[in-house]
Amino acid sequence: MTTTPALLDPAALYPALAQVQPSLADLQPAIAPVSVPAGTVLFTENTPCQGFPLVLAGEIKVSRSSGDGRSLELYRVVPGELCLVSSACLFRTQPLSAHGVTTRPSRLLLIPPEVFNRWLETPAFRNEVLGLFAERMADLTGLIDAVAFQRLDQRLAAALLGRGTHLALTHQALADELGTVREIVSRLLRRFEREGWVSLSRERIQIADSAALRAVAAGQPV
Amino acid sequence: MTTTPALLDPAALYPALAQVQPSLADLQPAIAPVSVPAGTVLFTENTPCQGFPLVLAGEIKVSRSSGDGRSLELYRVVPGELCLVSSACLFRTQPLSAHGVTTRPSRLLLIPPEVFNRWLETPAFRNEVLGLFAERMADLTGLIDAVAFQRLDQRLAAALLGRGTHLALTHQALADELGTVREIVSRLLRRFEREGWVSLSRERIQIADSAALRAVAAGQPV
DNA sequence: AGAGTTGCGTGACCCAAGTCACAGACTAAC
DNA sequence: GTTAGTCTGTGACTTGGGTCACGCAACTCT
Repeated sequence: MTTTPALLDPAALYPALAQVQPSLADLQPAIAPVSVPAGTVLFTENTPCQGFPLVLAGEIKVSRSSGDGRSLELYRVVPGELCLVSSACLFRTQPLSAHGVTTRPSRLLLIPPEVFNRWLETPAFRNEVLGLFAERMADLTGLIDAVAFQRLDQRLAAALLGRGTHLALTHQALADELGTVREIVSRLLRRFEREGWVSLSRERIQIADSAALRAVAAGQPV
Repeated sequence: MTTTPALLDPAALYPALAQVQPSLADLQPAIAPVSVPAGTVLFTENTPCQGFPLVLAGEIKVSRSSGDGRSLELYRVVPGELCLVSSACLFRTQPLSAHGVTTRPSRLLLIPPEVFNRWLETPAFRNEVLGLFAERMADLTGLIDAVAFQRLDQRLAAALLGRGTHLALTHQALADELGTVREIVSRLLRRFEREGWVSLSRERIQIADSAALRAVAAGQPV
């Protein structure tokens, strides 16, 4: 997949950026987009972040780990968004306890706090940021709900949907996304396969009956 | 408990409010604090909220319910804070899916969106709001962690701490806070009692050994 | 004092999920 | 090819937590 020029023009992704002062162009040499490969660790539990990362292309996966081997994905930051967990530690000095990793080659713009604060003077930008915060909060409360009240088969079914019919990922990756362990994911997927909803092979999951999966995700007995 | 005058002066609680334009005094008759009794439902999954509620006195409990009887507390809003879940639906038009109830007689200031947006022009106020968002996000990720990775006895022990030594609440209330059911809370409390960490009577829990509880909460084998 | 209501304790039982331990299957590296 | 590493399937077992069904104690309301 090639990134179109539009996707790399910050203003196209963040309309609010067109209005901010000082403008992106003014700051240009100082604040240039950086490209990083997939799997780059952008921040962790220990290393605080330097600035507000705007995602121009690619994707950041933000997750949290338990003491032992498990981890749970909190959300993903896609182009047009900015990573708020890391931002959070800039508003309040808190040890943010999550880590962020790019899931694919990505292009980011790192905004230093002073600039970010200036930009917040612009109502459009401000609204954008507050809107993102609101959206994230909704995401997180949704996740809390899922973890607290839903069974794993429901959550797994939900996790499989909306990514096309042909997913290329390992069971371990799914386990890390859901906050469980590999065996459970394997077992459930196997069950899904026996029901005829998916078909499995190494690092490959094909969705065969997305309607059924949606039903399971919704908690309806199939 | 009587509320001191200081607690009822908005500017004392929200230093940033002293600087906003139009000032609180200017808006006075229109935006007056309202007093509500304990147990008032401020917003629910269905009824969107009218404005940004600043808490002057009292406490709002924000929680989320599962389809069946269970519910789980997301966080509490205390004086000096403003309720962000409800705010969230004003930034993005989302059906916020949580409900807020006062846990005691409270005094609130309901800020209409237009006024709130004007106030955001003030850097101090803006920082305050963003800081609160950041703090909430941290709270929520902490809760996710707890629900996903901690056992109930740990969470219960944690829930008992930091409220004095003499709590007056029902097991059901604790269950709703933790997202579980009454029987489980009863069982665990009984165990805590047998260990000599608490003593129980009707609607009454006395902390006897907070150190032990802290250890349990931290997940250390006692 | 009797009757209804609310809160608590408890045992039997069930089930989703996690743990452990392996074995095979596929892939990449040499 | 052989070998080593990764990914997957699975069975046996444990366990935390939820469900059901009670009975009883403690308040409260007339």
